[in-house]
Amino acid sequence: MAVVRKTKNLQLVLDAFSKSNRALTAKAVMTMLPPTVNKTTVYRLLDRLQDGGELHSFVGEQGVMHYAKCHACTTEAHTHSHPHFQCLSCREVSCLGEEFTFPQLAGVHISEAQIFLKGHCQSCLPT
Amino acid sequence: MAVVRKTKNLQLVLDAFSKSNRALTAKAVMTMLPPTVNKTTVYRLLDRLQDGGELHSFVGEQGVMHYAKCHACTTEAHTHSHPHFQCLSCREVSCLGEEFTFPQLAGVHISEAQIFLKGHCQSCLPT
DNA sequence: TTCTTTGTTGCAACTCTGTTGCATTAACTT
DNA sequence: AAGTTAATGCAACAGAGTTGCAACAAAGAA
Repeated sequence: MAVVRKTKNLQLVLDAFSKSNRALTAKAVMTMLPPTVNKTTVYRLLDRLQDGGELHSFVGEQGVMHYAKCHACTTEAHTHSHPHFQCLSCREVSCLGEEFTFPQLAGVHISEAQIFLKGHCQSCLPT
Repeated sequence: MAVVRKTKNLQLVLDAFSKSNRALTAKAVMTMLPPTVNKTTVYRLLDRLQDGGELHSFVGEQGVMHYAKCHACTTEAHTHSHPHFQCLSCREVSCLGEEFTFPQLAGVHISEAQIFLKGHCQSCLPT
């Protein structure tokens, strides 16, 4: 069975996410690791952390996969139905804390919701 | 200035969308056109129809761009903030009519919302 | 109708994100 | 320290989408 070893790279990736609730692309993660780390490794690290319930992922701008640290997720139940937000000025993507309860609409049974919001973050708002 | 000519292909693409409120990928559109039509042409037709306000687009499953017919959009104001829905059984993607009014959350100013819902459509629901 | 203009199409090559197979390396176990 | 097995690097690939350029065709002018 799949034993996940705690390698140096794995810890570096986790550290990159632990600092904030910012969401990062695989490309962004690569720039935060030693340039010797192969991109295949980065994708596999992100997959592993996701399988372990330490990260969750979602599709962001331009269809690019984003990863963020799970705060209330476990391996069994990923409750990452919270909205994600991108600032149109600084382009940063982050998780919003609030859980989203999606309405049941006529004719369909909804079991999952992906909410991607755009606007301006506090730092970029013209005061 | 860009005069849009009404070519045969352009009409074929529009016809593909006129039948329903289903959303289609570029790949799906290609299968509905004569196989002689190049994929570059399909992407450009979709772009053109989007610029003209006849189609709108959104990122769907696996980060793939989806296109659907606008019902209440104009060139000036695209009001495509309605949710999109994918059935987990038949994988079909469609537009849901209801306009979505997103809540203003603390710390950020939200100006745009992309809602992607998943579940089961009427035809696929176990009765 | 024929010419001319200009938008449209096809083709090939390319970019970008992400994946796969395989040999090599490194981490945990004993 | 030796053996087992997960992790890594590399190269090649896959799929969505784009770009430059030459050839073509639709709409208007002569």
